[in-house]
Amino acid sequence: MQNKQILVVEDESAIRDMLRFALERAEFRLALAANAQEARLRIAEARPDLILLDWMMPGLSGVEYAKELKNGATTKDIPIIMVTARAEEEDKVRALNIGADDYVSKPFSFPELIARIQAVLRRSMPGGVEERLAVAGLEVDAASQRVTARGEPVKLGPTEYRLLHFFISHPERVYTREQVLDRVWGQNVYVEERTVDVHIRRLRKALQPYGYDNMIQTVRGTGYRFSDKV
Amino acid sequence: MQNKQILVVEDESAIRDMLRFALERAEFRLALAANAQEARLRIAEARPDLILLDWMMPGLSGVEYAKELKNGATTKDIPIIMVTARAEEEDKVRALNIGADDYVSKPFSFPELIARIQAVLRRSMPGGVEERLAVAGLEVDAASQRVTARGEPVKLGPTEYRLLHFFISHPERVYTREQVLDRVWGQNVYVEERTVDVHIRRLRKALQPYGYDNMIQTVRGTGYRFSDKV
DNA sequence: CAGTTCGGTTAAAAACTTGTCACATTTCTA
DNA sequence: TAGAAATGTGACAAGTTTTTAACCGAACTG
Repeated sequence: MQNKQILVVEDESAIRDMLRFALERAEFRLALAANAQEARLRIAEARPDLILLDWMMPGLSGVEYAKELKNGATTKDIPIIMVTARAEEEDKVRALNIGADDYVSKPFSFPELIARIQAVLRRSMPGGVEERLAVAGLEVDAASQRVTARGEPVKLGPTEYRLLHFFISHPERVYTREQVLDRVWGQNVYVEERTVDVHIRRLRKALQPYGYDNMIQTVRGTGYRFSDKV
Repeated sequence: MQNKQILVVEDESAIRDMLRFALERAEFRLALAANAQEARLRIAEARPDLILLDWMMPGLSGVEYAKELKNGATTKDIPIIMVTARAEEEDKVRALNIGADDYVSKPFSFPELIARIQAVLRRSMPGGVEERLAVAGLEVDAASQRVTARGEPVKLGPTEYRLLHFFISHPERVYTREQVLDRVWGQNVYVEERTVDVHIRRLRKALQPYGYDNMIQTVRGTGYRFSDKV
């Protein structure tokens, strides 16, 4: 599985489904939004690695929303690929001027789309968001993809890493297993909800030697919460 | 294979292809960009040894971009050769005034181009940044292109050397195989991703006698990372 | 031009991940 | 407090990724 998450912002459900199909085949994790408003929520929750943004949308248009994204401190580094029905050069220039990273016009071939996504991801990664999340001596560094507990490196599997990364990015907030699956595994990936429990367990176990295991708290009847307060 | 990487910044794809052909034949590693914006990304990613810059480009022109480069702290030392359609003396003077290192006008012969590139590289090299990278007793000296482990010379093949040089220049950061290929082998070189693994293996083997082999760490599911922390 | 080094590829072996299950333990509620 | 519900735990089998060794042709070296 690719470990990149892509947020698709597209109002037409037919196209959304098509994109979903293509991106899933290419093994991206994905998140879907029908409009800018939904997209905002998704971004706040899951931090997508790339946004596929429809040029025209009811409400806040894709262009306007792209501007908003590129102005936001936390969102300006998320690469954007604009998707449009019109294949006009003018639009392309406009898209790039706003700060979009690439531009595809419908109809596009899936391989082309995937190739462009890969290219943008490749490009944006090294200079990418220098994330360094730390809570009470527990540090998650996105660049090195490493977790350290009071300076000591903690050994985690890929899923454990993503799980911790997700939780430490959203402290003090309860998530249901379903939500965790959506955010960490990707939407519409079918795995048992109990799988979350097992991975939580593994993560806790890995953090135990450093005394950080109780930061992932069980909220009985709901799900889990990350917090440094006991 | 030459181990110099050249960044070609040129909007016309025909000329870009021509240059690619010529430079690849001359065995340079190369990176391509269609405009200044792309070029910025490429420079951030791969640190080219020389930039071939088109005089006229849509958006930020070659001239303006050259200025930008020569003002940037990290980029001011990368030599620039301006490429232009007009063979006017005036332009040449202007180019050199900006800080470009040389100037070729279309149409140019490939041998001439190559010769100029070689000349500029030769010139810029000795005065170039005397790189001496060292981490925890492992030292890579760019000038002599030699690696020493606690003073002991380490025998490495050219590719192993470049690989180590790349990794030691970017510690604490994960790179995918694809990124490593782009940056160590050069873009648009087609080799299997597994090749990276094999060379990593060879490098580790060479470093093993000195106990430095575990500095190149596997990040399962992603790629590799260089780090002195275990 | 013979021997050596070098680089890319391949395939099999080894190492590690991961989803799920079955059972244990805890917590809640009637 | 008994029983139900929710969560924790260890083990496993399948799948995936990485390591390793071996091969081969091309490029170098003497």
